[in-house]
Amino acid sequence: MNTEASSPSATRPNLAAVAALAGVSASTASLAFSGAGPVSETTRAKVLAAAKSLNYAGPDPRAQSLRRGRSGIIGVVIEDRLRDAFRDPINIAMLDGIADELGTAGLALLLLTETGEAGADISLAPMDAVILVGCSTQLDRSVTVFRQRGIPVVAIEAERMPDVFPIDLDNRDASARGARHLSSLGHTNVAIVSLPLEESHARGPITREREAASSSYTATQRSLGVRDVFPAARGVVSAGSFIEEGLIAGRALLERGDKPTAIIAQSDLLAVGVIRAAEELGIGVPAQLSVLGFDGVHVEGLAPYELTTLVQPAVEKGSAAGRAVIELLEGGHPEPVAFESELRVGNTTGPAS
Amino acid sequence: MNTEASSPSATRPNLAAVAALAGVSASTASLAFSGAGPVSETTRAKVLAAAKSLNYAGPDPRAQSLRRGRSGIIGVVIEDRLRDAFRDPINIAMLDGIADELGTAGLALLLLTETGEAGADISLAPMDAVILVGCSTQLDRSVTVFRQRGIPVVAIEAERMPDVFPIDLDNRDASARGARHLSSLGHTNVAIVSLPLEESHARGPITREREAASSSYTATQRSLGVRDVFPAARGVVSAGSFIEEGLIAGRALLERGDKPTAIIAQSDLLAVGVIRAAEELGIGVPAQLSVLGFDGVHVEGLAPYELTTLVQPAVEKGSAAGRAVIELLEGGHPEPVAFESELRVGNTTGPAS
DNA sequence: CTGTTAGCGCGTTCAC
DNA sequence: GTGAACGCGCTAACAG
Repeated sequence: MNTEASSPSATRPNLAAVAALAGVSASTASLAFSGAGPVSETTRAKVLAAAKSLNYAGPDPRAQSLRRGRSGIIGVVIEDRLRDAFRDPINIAMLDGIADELGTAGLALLLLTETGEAGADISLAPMDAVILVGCSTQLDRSVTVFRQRGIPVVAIEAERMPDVFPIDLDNRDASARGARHLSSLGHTNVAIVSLPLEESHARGPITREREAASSSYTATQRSLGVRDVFPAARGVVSAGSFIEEGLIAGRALLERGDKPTAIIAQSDLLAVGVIRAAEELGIGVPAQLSVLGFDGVHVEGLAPYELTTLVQPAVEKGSAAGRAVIELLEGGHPEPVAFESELRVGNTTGPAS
Repeated sequence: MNTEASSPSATRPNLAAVAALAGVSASTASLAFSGAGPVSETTRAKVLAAAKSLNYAGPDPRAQSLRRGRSGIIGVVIEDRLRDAFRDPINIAMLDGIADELGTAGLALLLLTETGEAGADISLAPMDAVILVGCSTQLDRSVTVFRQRGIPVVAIEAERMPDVFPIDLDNRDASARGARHLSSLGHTNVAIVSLPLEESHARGPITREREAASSSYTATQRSLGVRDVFPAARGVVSAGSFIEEGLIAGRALLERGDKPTAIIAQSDLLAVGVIRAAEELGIGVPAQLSVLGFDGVHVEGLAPYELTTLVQPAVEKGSAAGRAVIELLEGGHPEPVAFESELRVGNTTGPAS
């Protein structure tokens, strides 16, 4: 491997060098490249020729960033490890929405995770704005830094914070709607399978203490929505939005004596796991157990089931975040955005037995 | 939303301002922040106090980038749209390997796609190095730019290019090994389901012309490996590594008169689709049709099948790329890396009928 | 249309 | 330990 330049001169050419060779001033050369100002064709040609002969690849983005005060980079902060976050298609859909919008605007997407010492890095990168997705309140400190720097922050499904632009989802209302669907089918003994509540992703029963200390806004809101209808609903916390976790949680709820007649899972993947657990234990769905999901993603191999779930507009959530970032960068004051989920009734919920 | 500073002064504080308030020189203040040089505790405290009172959030990353000639940002170029690329778990695994290694080194990951005009952006971001993953030769132009800039380029599974550090996978050998497995089972009528060959992701039969013009190194190599064993193997090209595409391709191959007794899919997702197609058509797997995959990822809902496939070390591929980038940035000259896949025999391949 | 003049905000020599 | 000066590479103002 020869990464170094093969030319004898060790230093890379800069705009000044190109300008000198072309016999023009640096600012003229700059204009020739950016095309931002009036430059004669002949001058531009001279500059480009000089650039080619010096092997100059164009203005240095780092210097441009400093001078313009913009790097063209938008940070996207994901809570989990990548491999965890991307295992749930809902996150990919959202990210796709973001990427689409940013790409169109010529902005690049910096993928950041909220892991440990990365908290240091998080404020170290030259970003113009930040999108927090489903992030914990752990980020308070980082948000403070962004605010000080004057970097706009957009948060998807997060607690309201001052100077943080919100993209909301009706997690609570939608969950309540789903719960009412079950209620109308006659269910009263309902259990919840919750998304992780803490950064530790610990499993176990949902308790008041854990809920109070929860750092997951989405999980908490969805539980609250269920309790609006079933105040006494109990539940377990999963270690992540995976099918296997739903399986584990489902077993925990269905192997005991006081079996629920309906389980409300906080994601489709969890719901699928719950269905697997029921199959395993010989419990018929929906005859003996109704299962409700959340998200409305397509899960492979679920046939012949068609999951009853709350369909959320994931891609739109992402693109709304992207648009908000762009508008904020342009100095605009966009209106907060709130999305609604829709109950889609499949064949995994039925009358209470 | 109030993104602007609430303080009366419109300009953000800089290091000089902090230094002035603390009554020290700018260089001393710089050292106080970076901790790179000897500064007395009292001086540092003064500087930090001044910073706090001015609401100074620390050195500007953009200026640091320029001064140090490093931005701490590594570009990762993905061929497809995000939503396509991340639909295949193999890509997520690899990305996770990359992110892990970069994160540990304090580097951030800039996600770039190869779509249309993004080609312009691709060289515009302040990156220290680039990782190309499974990218087409379309990138030649960009690679040229990177080379001129002296930006190290690492390519995962790409054609060899000068000054591009390769991370290879034994696509051809592994495919040949898989083909021999089928050959040893007595198969002679074998068909291929290929990954997309062109950027257009067009479906259709594999032809000499298309293969010659192919921009997908991985697809081409895997086909070549099969032909090393079955020189006459025919096949179809899919529009992406998805289950539905495997289904479409499987139908195309199995609905005609001259049915193959074995199908070699170039990814596990495609293989699963092929199995679905067989089920649909009442063709027993592996009794009447053997199916071979590639990747070794876990696919939900495949039971009772256990796919015969070539298991590749995806995460390791990613982390190797990360490590290579880091070493190159440190001026090192790492050895090229090549990974091997392993044939894992499941129950989707059997004797030719 | 082009040149001149100033910085952007910081880190790094050197001296003291 | 600390300060003074310089320059990273570029671009936004103004002149002409």
